[in-house]
Amino acid sequence: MTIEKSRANDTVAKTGPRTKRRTRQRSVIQRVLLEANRPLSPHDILQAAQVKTPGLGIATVYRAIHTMMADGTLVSVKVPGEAPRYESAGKEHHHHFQCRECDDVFDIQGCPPDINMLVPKGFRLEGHQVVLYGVCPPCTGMPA
Amino acid sequence: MTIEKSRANDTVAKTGPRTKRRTRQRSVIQRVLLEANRPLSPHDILQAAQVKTPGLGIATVYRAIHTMMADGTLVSVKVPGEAPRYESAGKEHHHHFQCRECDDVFDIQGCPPDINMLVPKGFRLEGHQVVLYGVCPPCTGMPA
DNA sequence: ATGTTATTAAGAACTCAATATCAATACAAC
DNA sequence: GTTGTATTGATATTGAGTTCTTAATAACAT
Repeated sequence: MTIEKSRANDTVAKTGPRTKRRTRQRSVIQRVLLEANRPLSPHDILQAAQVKTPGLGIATVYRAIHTMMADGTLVSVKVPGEAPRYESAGKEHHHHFQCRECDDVFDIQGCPPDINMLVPKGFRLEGHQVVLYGVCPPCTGMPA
Repeated sequence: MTIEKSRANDTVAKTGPRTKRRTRQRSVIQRVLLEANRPLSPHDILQAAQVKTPGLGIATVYRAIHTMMADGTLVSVKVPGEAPRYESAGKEHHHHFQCRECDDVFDIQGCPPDINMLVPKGFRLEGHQVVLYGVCPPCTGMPA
């Protein structure tokens, strides 16, 4: 005769902690992302947030990114050949510009019309992404 | 009194071998890339080439890619969030379509007009890249 | 055919971003 | 304040992709 130990979580999807805490680190990271007007890499976030929170670790940045992605408050921006960057969600459909000097990525509004004309017969179009390349204002020599 | 041994390569950039040999492996890899009508990943290339050359190693594929990139006969195609693919150089300006089912990348001809209209003031535009997403003909159920 | 040396296959080692581990800390409910 | 536990920082580990190392093989000039 066997006695089965009750394990409530046997087949239950892993749930997060019961309570969610507001910490200095997360607040600062959130602020950095909200105030940035362009997609930031995890390292960018770390650097900016460390100004306000010295000692901040990269793992905490990744953890915050996950939390905010799950929240739906953050979206990832993938530029060809680059690790993902992140920007706050909710912006309207837009595309990106990457500077060949500093590698920074900027939002650009607008969208090329008539994308559909490019789609060959037999393909079903569901989305698109445009990346512009060039030099950003600071790197062209413009002061600010 | 010291006699200095002449070492011609002291400060000379590393040059390749004096002669370049035509091997079965390289021939097959070149053929695979020329006959593909779409960008291939190193692993794609390996798989296709191994049909003709069993035992082919992945390192050889990478070496061939380097050689052909240096030749100028191959160009890399980078799709967001993906490792580089490669296609033969010399095609006219075009863009790419990635299938969300099979992840394969296809060439699409044409280019959205009036890209310049998207560029904000202060930015210098030097290039662009368009990636379309959707489902390719085979994955929509079409036989071939 | 022979010698020189470029090229190969196999697997170890590397790079870089991202994740896991774990003791110490700090938030929040009491 | 005390307690429970979520969160943190430091660092080890992972994983995918790519490169290096080495002895063996094979291309090509002679």
